[in-house]
Amino acid sequence: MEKPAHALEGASWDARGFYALSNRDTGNVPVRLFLTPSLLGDVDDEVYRQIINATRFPGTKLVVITPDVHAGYGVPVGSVILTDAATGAIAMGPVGYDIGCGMISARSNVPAQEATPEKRRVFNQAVMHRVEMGTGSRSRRLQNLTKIEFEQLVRGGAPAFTALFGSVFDRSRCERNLLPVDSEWQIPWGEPGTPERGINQIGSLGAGNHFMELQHCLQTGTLFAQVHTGSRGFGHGLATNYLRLAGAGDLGFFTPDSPHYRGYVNAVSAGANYAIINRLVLFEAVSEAFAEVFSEKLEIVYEISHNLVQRETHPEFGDVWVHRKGATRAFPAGHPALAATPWESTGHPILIPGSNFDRSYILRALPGAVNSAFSVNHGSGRRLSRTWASKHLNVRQIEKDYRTAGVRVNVDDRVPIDESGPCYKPASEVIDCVVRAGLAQVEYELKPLASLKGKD
DNA sequence: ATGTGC
Repeated sequence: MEKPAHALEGASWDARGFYALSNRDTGNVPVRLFLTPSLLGDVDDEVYRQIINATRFPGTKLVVITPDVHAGYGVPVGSVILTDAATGAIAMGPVGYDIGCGMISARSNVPAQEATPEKRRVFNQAVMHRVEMGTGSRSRRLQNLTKIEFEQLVRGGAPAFTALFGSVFDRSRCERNLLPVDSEWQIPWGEPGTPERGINQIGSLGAGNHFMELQHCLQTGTLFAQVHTGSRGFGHGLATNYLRLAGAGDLGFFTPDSPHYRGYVNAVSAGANYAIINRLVLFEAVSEAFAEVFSEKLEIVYEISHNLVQRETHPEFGDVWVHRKGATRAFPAGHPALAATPWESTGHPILIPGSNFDRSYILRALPGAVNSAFSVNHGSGRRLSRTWASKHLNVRQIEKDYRTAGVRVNVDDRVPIDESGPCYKPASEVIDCVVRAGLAQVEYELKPLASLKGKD
């Protein structure tokens, strides 16, 4: 029997640097796929179905697919969906359950050679002393918050955190440090999603692909550190609640005439504020641990979310909601939204983690990013399913590989197998793809030295 | 991602 035609054979190469798809399946909505021929061939039926799902929200103007694309809930992880802000939908699946999930990256002047294998372990120990990791992990630094204090934080973002706890950090080095929440909006306490879980979790890592990492920057020869985490049980509870209110499974959405439209906009802001504060609390803990071991402070490079919907003006598509699900904003120099920020003439840093056995990257957007709705990938992209990896990968061999490479994991060097290097595509492949498409250029390459991961 | 599943 003949092999059925690949669903994306109808995609045509566009000289601007992407595969273009627009047909009956997409309802003539343009889809731009930033993939190499090999990555295009890897798109399976499930991801194709989810790409089609992504075109079906009311008022969708464009769908962008990033090279780390893989199946998500309803729509792919690694997708960007632009909907008309005046009349179109705002959708939950295209943000995901981990509202505001993202990265913070920091640098130092400490020569990487100072991080001996023993010091890497001591650093991990110092971080683990300060931060709880894994499913259900709770805060060690913000204990016994009252509901009033918690509400002040998620309504007031990073400035409220500073006001309440006197933390000092350079908030100009954040994508957003406060997303506005309407005072009339009420947090859906007690609803089935139980967002109250989040109260005791603000300042904890979580599980899955979340991590903290000590890195060697190849360009500066110095130590860097990174944190990847999100909105924990709080964002999950909000997403669950609004998906339930929409009553359409993973593909639920609200249009401006819905009574829940503003509610979900507010929920995204509150979830994002939580995630930003969570990253800053963890960064402070990592920074303290770093100072203890390396006698120097870390300096924030940037903080950015890759699961968010934000209102943006696009030169071609106008006033739109930009849903980025596992996709990173990429504003180049001169983008109007960067006016009067430190990034006005350079573009903002783009933080792209690799696996804990592979490189992470910091990029800068180029003018060509207009073609991808100012977005790039958010990671390497999963290659092996968690269940397949847990069943088939050789744990002993992988732990030996980590020891040989000098990557220390937690304090016991036990590698979470469904998060190990082989589970992810090579980072260089997805980075080459966005570089060749003219979306961004590489600023820093970061090699993992010490990795902190929670357990499911 | 998630007090992860009938």
